[in-house]
Amino acid sequence: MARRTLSRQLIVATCIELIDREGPDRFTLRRLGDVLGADPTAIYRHFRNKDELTRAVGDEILRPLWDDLPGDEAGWRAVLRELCLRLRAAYLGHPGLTALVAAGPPMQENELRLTEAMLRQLQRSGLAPADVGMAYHAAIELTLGAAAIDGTMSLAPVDERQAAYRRFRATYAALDQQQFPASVASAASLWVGSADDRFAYALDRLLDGIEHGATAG
Amino acid sequence: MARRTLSRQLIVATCIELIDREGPDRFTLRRLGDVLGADPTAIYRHFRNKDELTRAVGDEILRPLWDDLPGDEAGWRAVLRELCLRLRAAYLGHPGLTALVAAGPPMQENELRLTEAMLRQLQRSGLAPADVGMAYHAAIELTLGAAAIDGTMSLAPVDERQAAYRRFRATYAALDQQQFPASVASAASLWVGSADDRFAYALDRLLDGIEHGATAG
DNA sequence: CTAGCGAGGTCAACGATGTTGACAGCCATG
DNA sequence: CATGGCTGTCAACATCGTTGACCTCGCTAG
Repeated sequence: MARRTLSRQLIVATCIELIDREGPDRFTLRRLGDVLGADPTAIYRHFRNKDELTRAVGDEILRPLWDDLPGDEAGWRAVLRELCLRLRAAYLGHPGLTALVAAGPPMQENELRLTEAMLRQLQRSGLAPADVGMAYHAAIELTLGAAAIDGTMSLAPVDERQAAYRRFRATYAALDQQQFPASVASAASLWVGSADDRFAYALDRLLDGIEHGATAG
Repeated sequence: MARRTLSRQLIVATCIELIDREGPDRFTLRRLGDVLGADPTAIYRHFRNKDELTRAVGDEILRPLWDDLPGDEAGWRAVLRELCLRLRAAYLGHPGLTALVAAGPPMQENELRLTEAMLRQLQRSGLAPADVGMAYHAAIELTLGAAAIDGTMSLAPVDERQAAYRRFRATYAALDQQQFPASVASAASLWVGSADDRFAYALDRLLDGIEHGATAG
């Protein structure tokens, strides 16, 4: 029974479904073969190796990034902010995918579209051309970095995560007052709110700095 | 010939040496056993599993962070900046270690010291207590995120890396003008300079935003 | 002094993973 | 109808982290 139905599209879609359902640890070629109803090695007819497959999955996840994106009339900063929020959310919506974030410069379809969209907004900001590039890198590093860091935690269910945060705060509050005075003092304001809130704060401060540099520099 | 000389310290030091010399891919328990001149499974007498060992290595790398650190008289922003630069450099100095960055809140010796030092400076900044926590998370996310992203690239030797950057710029400059006008326009200012420069720019903009929020909010 | 106990090293083995090479069937093209 | 490339299948390999059984040394209790 030869299932001729395999294709890059189908494989990638199945990957996402599999990772969402069973977690990134089960993202294995053999398990993927099971779900596809095909021999695991058939995948090698469509992707050079697992790394190429993983990158294709990483790009596919960016597809919904463009739905109902605010137009330029919203202002460059608002659109750029929205793009960054969505980029991080796209990865965090499929936890475990974040591990593949670091794979070098964007070269795939949606990656290129995203780069284009971000650069477009930054060029409208009035920044010097050289600063446009730097600001792009800054926004990308913060966003992808935050996604990578938050990604591991976001594998746990919400209540468990909040319990973990509570535990961290308690641990910090209980540190030796002599040795870690600042940590004890700030314990109550560490890991508060959601990771989304914390990222939004960081992104807003970065955009503050970029915008300020644009008007004052 | 029983080599009774194994210890946590020795194992961790050997890990770092091994990773520096042969790259993160060879960071394997069997290879580590070879270098140690002991059976690989002997490591399990000192660490529960590879994950615990890896985290110990990640903490050990932070040890030189405190050498000749500028004092408080340099100003909170300068010290905080230096800490972030050093934190990223510590990981990038041992490429491949960056993969283990995301392992949740700091709980080990040097991690705790770093958190204390950063919070201490932020408390001196005049930020509201709640903002101290948020600013700490923002700085950490940017710094570790940048380390994770730059880490994969920094495995390649310098000249090869620069050649890769040149290739990226050329690729972007050669994109379809109709579809990617902003990318073509900014191609010359993407991936310019060193990753260190780009990170310093991002960090300075973030600190701009944090400081501005402190004085204006 | 010695019996024994436990920490720490060794050995063989297990299950899982990514990947490869040889083979087999389907389809389109001559 | 023949043939040659896609594509799926199968068996196998090298590695990896990890475990359980064994052994051996050095220290301490009696």
